[in-house]
Amino acid sequence: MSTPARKPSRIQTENRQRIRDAALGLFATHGFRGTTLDQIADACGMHKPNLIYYYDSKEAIHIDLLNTLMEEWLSPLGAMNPDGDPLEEILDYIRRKMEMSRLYPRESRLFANEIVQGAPRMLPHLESTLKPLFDKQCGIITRWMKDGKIAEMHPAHLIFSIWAVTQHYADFEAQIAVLLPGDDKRARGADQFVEMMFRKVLTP
Amino acid sequence: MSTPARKPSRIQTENRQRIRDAALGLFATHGFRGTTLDQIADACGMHKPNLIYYYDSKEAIHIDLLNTLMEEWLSPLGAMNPDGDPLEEILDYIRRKMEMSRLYPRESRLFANEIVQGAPRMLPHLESTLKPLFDKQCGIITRWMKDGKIAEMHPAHLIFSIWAVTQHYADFEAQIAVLLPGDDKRARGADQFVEMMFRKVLTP
DNA sequence: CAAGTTTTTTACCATTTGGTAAAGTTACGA
DNA sequence: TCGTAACTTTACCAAATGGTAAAAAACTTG
Repeated sequence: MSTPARKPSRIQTENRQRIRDAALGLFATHGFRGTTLDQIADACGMHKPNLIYYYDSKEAIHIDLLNTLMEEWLSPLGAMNPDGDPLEEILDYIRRKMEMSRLYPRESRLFANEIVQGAPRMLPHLESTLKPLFDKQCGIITRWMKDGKIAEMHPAHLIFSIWAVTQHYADFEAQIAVLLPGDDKRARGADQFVEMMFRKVLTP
Repeated sequence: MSTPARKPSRIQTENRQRIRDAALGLFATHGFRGTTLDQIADACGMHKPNLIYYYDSKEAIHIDLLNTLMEEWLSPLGAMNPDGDPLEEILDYIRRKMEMSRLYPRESRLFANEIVQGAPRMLPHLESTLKPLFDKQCGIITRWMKDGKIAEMHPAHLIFSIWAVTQHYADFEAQIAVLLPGDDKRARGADQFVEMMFRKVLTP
């Protein structure tokens, strides 16, 4: 708001991206308070004051990451098609969430950190952006159930359980790696299990 | 190891407990690095150097909490009786986990924080204590499946999904509170949903 | 290529933080 | 009740940390 919002230069775009990329990994594993500006600077090969040149503060980096994340994170939920085949729509959503857990574990953990800590910077965003979408998709699922296409159950808890199971593979990877060691087919096994599980749950 | 391990006095027992109780809540929501000794001292009405009198360092408090937690956290898993009714044994375990999520959310979040951050202080403990128990219980579950008492599936992923769903209600409470606001029967709804879900999954 | 603008670097600062030293106070057994 | 050990408080410190000032370097554009 303070700057007259000139179009960012190529260098600005690039360096902001470098900063975000470095900060994402660090915030995801050490949390906001557990990450220092020096660590971020190190991780992206820049000097600390240079970070502040691109972002007003450490918090500004964190907020930018959360905002960017929110959109990408929600898009699969919104992609459920009310006119598609109910079971396949939900299973597709689950498959996409499993894929995201595998491809973007840092994003999943950043989000987990934020929520576990009471969502200090994201609560308004959850209210204004997630809540309406969530309610809408709950409505769609309820319709599918009323029509007898899938088994009847509380749609909100269904979604919670999908989030819980899919994100667990990213967020608790350290534990899973200990308990299923050296399993190079872990991802396939997880995919198959989760699909089987929700197919059973949803089949009327 | 440094102290000759005399039996702790009443005051010692009490004050260590006070410290642990205050630190648990803070570590659970702000993480290890996000919590300061001053905050802990404040929360339990003591002075900072007094904490160090009872614990060698901030890390010592954290480690003590994790060690205490580990035992309580695992006991329900070990309580599954190989000679009981398989479906009811697993459902009982799930009910106990849901109860713990409700009664001890701080413990759940402390654990979540530690694992999300790669379990820096708990990995050895996971290897030495959790892994053997986990493998044993996977064996019991496999036997039940072979005997046709419950549906066949990968036992490890079954346990993961139980952990994921039950702990989600504690760890992501901030999000759930936004999405299911003012629902004073949320706990009952969650219990019913989870029981229904795993009953379907496990029924052959 | 010169002038101005953007970007990077060096040196620095105030505050916070984990932890210590040591004096003061309280509890407790002989 | 007296002496000692256990406990608490005050005053402090060195390192780490978020951030600033300003000069130096690099880039852009007329």
